[in-house]
Amino acid sequence: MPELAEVEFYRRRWWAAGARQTVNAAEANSRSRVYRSLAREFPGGVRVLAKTLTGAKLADSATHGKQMWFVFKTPHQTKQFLWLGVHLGMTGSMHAEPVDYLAQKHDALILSLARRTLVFNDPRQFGRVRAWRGPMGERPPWLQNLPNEILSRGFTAEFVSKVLQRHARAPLKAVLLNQKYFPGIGNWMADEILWRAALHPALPSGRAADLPTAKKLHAAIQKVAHDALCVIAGVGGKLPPDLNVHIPDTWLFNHRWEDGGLCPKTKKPLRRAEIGGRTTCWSPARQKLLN
DNA sequence: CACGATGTTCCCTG
DNA sequence: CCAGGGAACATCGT
Repeated sequence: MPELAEVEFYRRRWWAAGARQTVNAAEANSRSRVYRSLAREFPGGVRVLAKTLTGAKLADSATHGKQMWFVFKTPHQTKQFLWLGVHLGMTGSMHAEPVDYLAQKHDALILSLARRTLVFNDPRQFGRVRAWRGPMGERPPWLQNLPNEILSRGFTAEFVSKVLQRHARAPLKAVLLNQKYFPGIGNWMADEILWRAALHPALPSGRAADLPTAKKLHAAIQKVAHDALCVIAGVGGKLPPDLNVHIPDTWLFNHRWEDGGLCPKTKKPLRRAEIGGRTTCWSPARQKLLN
């Protein structure tokens, strides 16, 4: 499920339940593929991770695009902190459960706190857990040299134009999904953005690289990201109880999932096809390939 | 039974 | 080396 806003939702859910709390017990299912790269990056692998988390106190957390991380203060080593990175892949989810929670089938990580149990579950195991230990002020290698977040000042229409030029022959849809440039944008957000900007998902990016068009795309990217964070993650307000939040019918979102949908703006039929390797939905009446 | 799924990475080709 | 396309990864639900 997870794109920008869903990732932030899950981070807030763990943070709301676990901020400044101590981990009494940590259970990591080492058979889960989400730990496939852990041993390479964190000496001792899953075993040492669980041991290090035990007794640690959750001190900080953040997201960047589809990545999120939690920083723990470890006891007895005042200057040492543990970074726990979580990527949710395609089916990852995070929960705050009662203390008597019983482990479920695809639980990869379970942290027992005094009043709640934090759970990371991922059936398809395309997600990933990473870890790193070091002093506060330093950062794990996998959090260095990150691209500008799409809602940051550094993310400009000029940058969008450059990216579209560089990948001139790739369809817009494929370029928007590239996390190197647009961290956090996933399949439904890309469709929502292109629909808002009235750009055809199969349009070769080079033909949208002129500054006026790049500006239009840039504005749609920021608008969709901002609105999604408010509605789905409750940013600026209360954390929603789950992801079953009401999405306005004025978005493409509610109409894109199956054949037969109607464009909320034109009321004409939507189309669905594979573009850029992913199922894509667009409004032919609004998003023209030739102009 | 077959198909597809809100993601990333690796491999191949041009 | 670069850009782009396709398969692979693993499981569940329609």
